[in-house]
Amino acid sequence: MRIGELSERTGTPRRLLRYYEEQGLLVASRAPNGYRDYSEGCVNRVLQIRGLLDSGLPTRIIKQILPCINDPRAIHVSDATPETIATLENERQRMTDRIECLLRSREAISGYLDAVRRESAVAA
Amino acid sequence: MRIGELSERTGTPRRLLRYYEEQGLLVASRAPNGYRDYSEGCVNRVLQIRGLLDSGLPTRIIKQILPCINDPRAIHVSDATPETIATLENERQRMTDRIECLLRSREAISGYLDAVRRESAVAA
DNA sequence: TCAAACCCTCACATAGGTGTGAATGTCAAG
DNA sequence: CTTGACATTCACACCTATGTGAGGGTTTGA
Repeated sequence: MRIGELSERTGTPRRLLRYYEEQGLLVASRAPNGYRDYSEGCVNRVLQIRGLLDSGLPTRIIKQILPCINDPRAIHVSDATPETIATLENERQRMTDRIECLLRSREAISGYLDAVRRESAVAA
Repeated sequence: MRIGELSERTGTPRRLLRYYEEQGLLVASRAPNGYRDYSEGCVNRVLQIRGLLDSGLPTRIIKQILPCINDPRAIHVSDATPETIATLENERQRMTDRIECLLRSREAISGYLDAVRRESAVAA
């Protein structure tokens, strides 16, 4: 598919799809006329990228994480340097921290919203 | 406590503590000489701020979320405009999305790391 | 054939969080 | 009294993700 379709299906500006490619997060083959040609799997890939970006991860890290997600069972362990492993372990820990922080905050918000609802129920 | 101590105890540059105050995330009283004077609770507050920032939330949103967390049971429902409520509900959903994205990715990383470990165990 | 819609690259601009340093004031210790 | 550590404000600079538009080529349909 071309960039316009991918853009629509993922709700992502074309500008960013090109940017993600430039950052090495996304690959697209080229049609004879130079147009980008995306595979079907790119849709989920882009959604994953956006989710991680929105969760505070920089593209540099996402680039290292994506192979773990993307390669379905076809894991190339060989090209995993100890350095990459260390990065991944470190990043997993940071994700855990983020998750816990978000869970706590979400709980707090929920508690607050419940209280508000109770109050407005009383007022009504 | 003064800014230096808070900085050390939270691992946060002074510059940022001042920035958080400027953004309305953090309040500090002032000593007669003009120095900021932080309460004990600021330590956790700063850690929470940093966690949320690292999870992709902008200060503008954190500012609205903090009262839910900070005010221990003393919830001022009265000053919660419908607009704020809507923001909070929306933001809670976004947090849920983030959490799910992070959980998925963490699972994937774990799976990958496990595979690597199995492989290196075989090679050994 | 012409217009509209799509694609390309290039490049400057913006916003938010953060780094860094200047110029200055305060305070404790030698 | 002076030095050094710590505080203040102000301001410029940076990085990264994103907005926006110029200038130009390609495809599609009237």
